[in-house]
Amino acid sequence: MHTTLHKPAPTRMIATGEATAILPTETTPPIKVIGTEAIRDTFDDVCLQQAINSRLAPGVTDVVLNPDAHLGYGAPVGCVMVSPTHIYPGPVGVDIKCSMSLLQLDVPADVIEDRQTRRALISAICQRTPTGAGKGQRSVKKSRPVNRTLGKQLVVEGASESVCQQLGIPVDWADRCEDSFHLGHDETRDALGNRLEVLLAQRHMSNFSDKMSQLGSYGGGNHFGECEVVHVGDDDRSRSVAETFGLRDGKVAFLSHCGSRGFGHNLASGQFKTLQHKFSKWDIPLPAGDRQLVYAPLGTSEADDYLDDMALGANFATANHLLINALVLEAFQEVLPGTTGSLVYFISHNIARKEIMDNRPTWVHRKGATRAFPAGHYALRETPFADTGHPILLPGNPRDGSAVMVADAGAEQACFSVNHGAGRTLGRRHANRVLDQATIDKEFEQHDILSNCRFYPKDEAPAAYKDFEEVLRSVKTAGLASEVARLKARFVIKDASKADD
DNA sequence: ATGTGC
Repeated sequence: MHTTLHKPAPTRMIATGEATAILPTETTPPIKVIGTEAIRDTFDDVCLQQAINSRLAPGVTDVVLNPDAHLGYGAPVGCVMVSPTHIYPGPVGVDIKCSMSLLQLDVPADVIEDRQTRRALISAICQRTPTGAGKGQRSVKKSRPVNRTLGKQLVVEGASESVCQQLGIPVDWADRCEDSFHLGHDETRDALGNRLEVLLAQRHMSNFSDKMSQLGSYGGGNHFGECEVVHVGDDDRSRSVAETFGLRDGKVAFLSHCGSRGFGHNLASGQFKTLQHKFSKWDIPLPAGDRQLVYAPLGTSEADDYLDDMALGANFATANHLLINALVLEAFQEVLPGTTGSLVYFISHNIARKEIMDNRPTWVHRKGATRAFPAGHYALRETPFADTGHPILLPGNPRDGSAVMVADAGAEQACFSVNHGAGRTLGRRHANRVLDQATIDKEFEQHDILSNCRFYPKDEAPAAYKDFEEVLRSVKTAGLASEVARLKARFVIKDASKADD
């Protein structure tokens, strides 16, 4: 919204393959675009202008626009921005370490065919993992209290052994995380403890204890929990990779999407304000005139503070996701005694990570983009996924399903990243105006997908998102990743507070 | 995304 169009509408993209293109700019190397022609037609001018602004911003060496790209804060949602020298809070986003996680259960699909069973599961899950803005813990409070002391520990340590034990999270789930913890700017834990004390003295952090009590909650917007049936692809590679991932064909799994809740929002918005104020006070030119693209050069105290805040928020998001998965498993066990479950993976799409690219360390900002390291990548050496690549969790929509993918060698051309889902095609306001409630709810009924919402939010309806098949086709055709399994929705947990009145 | 809009 704040992005200004300095130039006339961006020049047209030039196709370099069936699902790849470049977006030329006047003064820098071209931006890489992933998407078939049909997908490239979905990018509006402001989204493309944000990509160009990001590419021209100081210290940026690479930008990739993914098929799910749409308007974001400074940079498009659905892009990768790389810089060895500068950190950009906007292109991480307001929901620090917003992520996906997938819990594989040993429940055969036919056990949840019965609608009463699914209703009981919805109820048991909603009791434990609330949705909606500001909603903290409900019954969770009794079994998993998060007091100030534990809160301070978990934002500094992430999913450490001690934190997991106190929260009732299986300790070995930490091995199934893209990152189970985040360190401070100097790669120590102490830096985070010190930064936290500074933050706690500030007025906008006076609600710290309240924010900690939100642990184990989904929030609103596009966040969700979804019960799935796993359909592993019937080729040899899919079957073999699925086994390494711990996916079980024909069984139930649970997919979650949420982030760092109010705590991460406080940290991110605090950083936007601080940096925007400094740019203004010191009269530093804004990249493309866009205050959403304020940055900090690495090595400055401003960059140190941002990296520490990002890590604190990321640690909260990590503990939040793992606790949600533990609570979902507990809910299944209440309804279906004896159920066991294991975490397939937990992976973010809103984070900046230090990675080695072209033999040098650089900061990869993934803004609505998912890390995609293929088999043999150096960073997977010590993980269960060294020989396959790690799981990539891609939410589509309840009607058309979601996908588990694995990176191919071609992911390197996209800075080892893929999209993070389908991507919006209708803005929220537009969707609420043009979509019909009865049609949406009837469609869920036709597909026998239950929900905790009496009326499914219109701005979250499948029709508000891009064609998932075309998005997946883009990723596959560009050679970035291959499909391992499809997830078919059986019920959905969403924030119903806006639609359900 | 967000005790939801500067």
